[in-house]
Amino acid sequence: MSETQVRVRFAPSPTGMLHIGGARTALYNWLYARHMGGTFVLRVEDTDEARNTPEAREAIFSGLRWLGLDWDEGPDKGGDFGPYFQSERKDIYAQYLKKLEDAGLAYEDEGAVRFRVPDKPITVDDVVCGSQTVNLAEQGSRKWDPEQKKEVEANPDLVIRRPDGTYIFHFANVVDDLTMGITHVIRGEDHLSNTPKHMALFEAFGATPPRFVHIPLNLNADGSKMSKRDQGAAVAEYMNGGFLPQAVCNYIALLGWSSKDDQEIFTMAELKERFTLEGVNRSNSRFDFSKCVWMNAEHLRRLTPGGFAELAIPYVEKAGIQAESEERLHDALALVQERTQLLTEVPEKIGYIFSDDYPKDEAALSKAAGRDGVKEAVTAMRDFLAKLEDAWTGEAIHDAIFEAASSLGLKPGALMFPCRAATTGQASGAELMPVLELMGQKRVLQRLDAFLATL
RNA sequence: GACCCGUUCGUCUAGUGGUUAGGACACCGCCCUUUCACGGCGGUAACACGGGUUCGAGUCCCGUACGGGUCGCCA
Repeated sequence: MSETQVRVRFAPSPTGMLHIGGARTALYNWLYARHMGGTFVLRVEDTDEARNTPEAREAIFSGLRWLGLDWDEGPDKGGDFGPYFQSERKDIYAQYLKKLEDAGLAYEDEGAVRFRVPDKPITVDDVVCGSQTVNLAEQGSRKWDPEQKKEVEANPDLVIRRPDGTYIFHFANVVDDLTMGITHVIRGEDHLSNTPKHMALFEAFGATPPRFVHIPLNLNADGSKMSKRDQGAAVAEYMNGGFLPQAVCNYIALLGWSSKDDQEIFTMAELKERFTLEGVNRSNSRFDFSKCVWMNAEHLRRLTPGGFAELAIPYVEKAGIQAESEERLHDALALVQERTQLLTEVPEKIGYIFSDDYPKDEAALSKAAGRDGVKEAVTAMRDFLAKLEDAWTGEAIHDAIFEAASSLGLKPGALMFPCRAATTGQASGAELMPVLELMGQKRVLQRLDAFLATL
């Protein structure tokens, strides 16, 4: 097996936060590399010095790390094909520019340098989109002027270096892919129409181009182009919004790729194992935030209780919730794990157990207060619970409530809603008996009394 | 405007000439349950349109419409 090793890359430009679309492109590259036992390269395309910021660079790195997309070569990691910042590769670009000049394929134009585009059909055979043929010289001889709303004469030859000596994306990109030995260029479909230019450049260097794999774009729920301000656009939103990275990867993997069977929940390991280029779609998809949230809940449920607690505790601490003991906190978290969609919901779901400062749903309280015989029912419940003294266990609480109900000739169910509303301030929540047990007798009686006082 | 890509339930998708067009999210109903959730069962809901080819078309071809992309000394 001397198949050429797969080498793919993610090449972000550090001009803003990591976008979910960029994250998906990175994910597909990473998955393909891992699936094929290849190499995933991270290259930072920072040729536009005016727009680059260190914050943006860090945001991209941290976003990728959070998602679990580790790179084999790249900035801060090194590798045999560095440097991995385009800003540090100027000598290489100069060298490749010279090759073009020596071959008579580059010329100066008002201080810039242009690449002489070939006047012949170029065929791109895209792995996803199929093949298409264009003639760059012909097509580029006219361009659309959005102001005049008409086509005007144009120089089809590509500018590859600006008068200030910096290089244009198309050129740097191709030289890097060539010198870094990239075998598959997996990128957004917005680059499909640029690909013939890139092919022409590869050819000018006498090189075999990599395989091109253009993946469909992700749009907003309404079909518009996703931009920075849209819900779900920034990876940071997920990092801070109670999402699990594996859930986000799972969701975005499915936006444009399918395993071809009915499985929807995948671990990262399964994704690596199952991901193939053949499974990539041709059509754009819309981002469905609610399905993403659902998927997060699915991954949350699959966590061990300990794993869930570990991830939830930072949110609990941040909300200032103090549990009497770690054990009790773990017990409380175990109660809410299966009903949590986002980790950010955890504090509000357990807050009333440990603190008297918790939100109250007035509608639920007045609904409970308005029930027939509620006063007698809650009073009876209160008295039976008060008798428990030291025997404050789930079982004893259960028995006390059932006894209270039968003493009034009621079904236990009739007591549950008023009890929940009175003690938690909510209409719904985790299983009530264990909640009462964790809350402690004192707190439960206090709240029942406070509720009775309002009747 | 030119060129390129695309179009199956509201959304994500399966489907590669013969299917009651399948699954998932969302939504609705029922069941389970002390409530909610989970789970289970069921329901509403799709082949953009028009022509071909074919015994037969969601699947192949052409056109139209719609959506997206490219046409930068941005990436």
